[in-house]
Amino acid sequence: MGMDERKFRILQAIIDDYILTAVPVGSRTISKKYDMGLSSATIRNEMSDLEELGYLDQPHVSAGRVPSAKAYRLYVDQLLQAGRLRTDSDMALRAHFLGRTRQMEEVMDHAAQVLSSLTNYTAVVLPPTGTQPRIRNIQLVSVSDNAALAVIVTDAGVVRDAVIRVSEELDQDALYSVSRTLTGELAGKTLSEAVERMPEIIRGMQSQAELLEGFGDVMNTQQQANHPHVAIGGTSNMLNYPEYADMEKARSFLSLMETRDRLADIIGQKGEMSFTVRIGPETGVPEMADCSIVTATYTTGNGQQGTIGVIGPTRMQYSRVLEVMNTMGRQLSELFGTGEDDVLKLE
Amino acid sequence: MGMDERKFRILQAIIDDYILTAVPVGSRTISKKYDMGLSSATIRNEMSDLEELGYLDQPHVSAGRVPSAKAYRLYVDQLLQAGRLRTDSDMALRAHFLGRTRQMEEVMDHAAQVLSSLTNYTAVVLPPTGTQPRIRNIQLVSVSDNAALAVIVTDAGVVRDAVIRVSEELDQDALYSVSRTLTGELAGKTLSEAVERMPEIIRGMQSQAELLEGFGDVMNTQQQANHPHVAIGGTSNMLNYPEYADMEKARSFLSLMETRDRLADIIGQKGEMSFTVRIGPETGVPEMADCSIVTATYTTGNGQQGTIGVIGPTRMQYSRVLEVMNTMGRQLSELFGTGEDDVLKLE
DNA sequence: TGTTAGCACTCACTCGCAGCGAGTGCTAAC
DNA sequence: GTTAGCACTCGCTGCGAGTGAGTGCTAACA
Repeated sequence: MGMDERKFRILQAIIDDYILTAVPVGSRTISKKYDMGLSSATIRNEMSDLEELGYLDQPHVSAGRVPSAKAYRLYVDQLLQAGRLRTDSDMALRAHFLGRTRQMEEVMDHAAQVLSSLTNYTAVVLPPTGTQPRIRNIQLVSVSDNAALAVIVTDAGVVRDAVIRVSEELDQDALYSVSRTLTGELAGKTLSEAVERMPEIIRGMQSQAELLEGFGDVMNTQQQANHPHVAIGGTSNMLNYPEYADMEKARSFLSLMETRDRLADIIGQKGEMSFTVRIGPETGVPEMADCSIVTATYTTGNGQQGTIGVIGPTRMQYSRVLEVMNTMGRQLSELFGTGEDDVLKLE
Repeated sequence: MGMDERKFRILQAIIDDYILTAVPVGSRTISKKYDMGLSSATIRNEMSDLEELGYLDQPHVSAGRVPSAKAYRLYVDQLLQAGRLRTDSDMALRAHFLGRTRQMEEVMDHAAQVLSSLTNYTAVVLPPTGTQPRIRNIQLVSVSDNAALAVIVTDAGVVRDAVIRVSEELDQDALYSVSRTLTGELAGKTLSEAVERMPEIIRGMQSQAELLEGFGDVMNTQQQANHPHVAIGGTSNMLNYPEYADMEKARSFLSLMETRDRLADIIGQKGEMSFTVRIGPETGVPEMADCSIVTATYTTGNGQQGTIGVIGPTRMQYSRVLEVMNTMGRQLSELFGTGEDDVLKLE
């Protein structure tokens, strides 16, 4: 007994119906709603086969069938290779982006919101990472008599800032020249390389030892801490779905959404594909046993890769989600892109 | 019939019990658990009076009594003036903060988390605002051949950054000198003042008109957008409380938490007091009809005020919350404080 | 006059049970 | 190979009795 064309069509119908209704679907429903030209009895036989093949589960004897993770897998794989992902919601997305400021984190936040409102699931956007960001410019600015703000600009366009406190009073000109020296010495280096280089620089500028040491500390914590911004949208969407009618489930899901670090790990796992779909157990996250995660990557001008993800129930509208994500991925790639001033210039 | 000492003690007992159990409390419970030396019958009479006075509600005839918003109000007012707010959880809070990086937003996020985990409610932290932040330093850094990153440092220690795109190729030295000029011209000004000043500056530096105009745009959007970071912690805590067993309520609460702008408005309303407690209807937010909001302010070195808030069910543990917030407020004031290097130096 | 014991009454909540109906698997006929 | 028919399963709904916490009232007591 194998998987023939007809079985596949029936399976597809079951998945479609289940995605829509979240109710176990019976043989009669299929034979009536999706005119297959087959009676319910025949469908029943096929369904029985499909269950044996592992594509369907039966919550209990007298209920309909529910697609298994394996079924979704098949469905999605087929979708990914065949569909070639349309991008018709392009306009909506684009419109959403017009007239917006371009601050990195705001764009990410906004993207997460758009993504979640367009899909009605939960969306996550991670900033570009990958190759270690390289320092472009360092600037020390006094904020009070004995405190300076260190601003580090990296090629990812990300700005990191931290306060340095010193005992003696700060001299504006000195800060300027130190900034200049630091930029000169460290530009092009990664944060960790810069940290290694610091002792030497301090040796060469004993007069500013305290300030420089403070700066070294800052770099060190920056490098270690490395908490990238995690943008999330539509966490409350999840509560719309009967899958999360159970409070306990909802709670554990939400609290997972709150631990950004872990979330970033989960979403950030990159495959070699531009799209990844992890279904149910494939997520490897107990709290997400009946969730699916769809991720896609976007690419910035300097080749760094960011990730966008949508989290929904396993019976999510994969085709819709993939479509929207495809579009969003492109948008972000353009926005952070190679310097073609297409999208931005529209503003 | 007035509010005498005994009535007050009984009311207090009812509130305490209800805060603990979230179950309507009956006369017997009070007479047994809190030894008042009174029989349940007497308590019943008093409770009947208290209900008439508006301090108690009765969900239905054969249930116990539940404190009304008016009762909490009384309770809290008494707490605020009498208690003088202890700060014994000081140590725990302090320990939490040690060894952390000092990036503004991270501190806020962290504060929100600590606040929520210490109270088991939802916590919100808003950055300092009030007096318009003033520009301290402006730096343009090239990020690609025809894009520059504008970094604006304000006296609030906040850094704002945005990308400027230009058509011609950027010259590093030119950027440097433009940065210098801009800093010279605009330092000490507020964003809006700076925006007004821009046309004049552009006239004086025709050679860099495009760049400067781009910068002007950035300032403009920055000034308008003005989306301060809103740190939230423990949203999922809310689901622990039977008040939110109803999915629909939970959903609307969570989705309110997601609309940061609105949330910031709600939390950010400043009274003249350092502590504000809004109970139930007093919040003015329909979604929070049975929530209370406690806010406190912290103050930065330059006199700007930030806000921290805790949101919980009306029957929240006010004394605990006020205590924790008192401590947290001080911590933050110190941290962003007048330059005394107490807390930070510990690191 | 304030306090208390006693009692009737209310009413949400739980539990068990019958009935319903969607859905299945099997069998026999087409 | 397909389909009609039928017996069977079993979760879900609704209903009615029983339970118990809690009240208000009255009458007795200090």
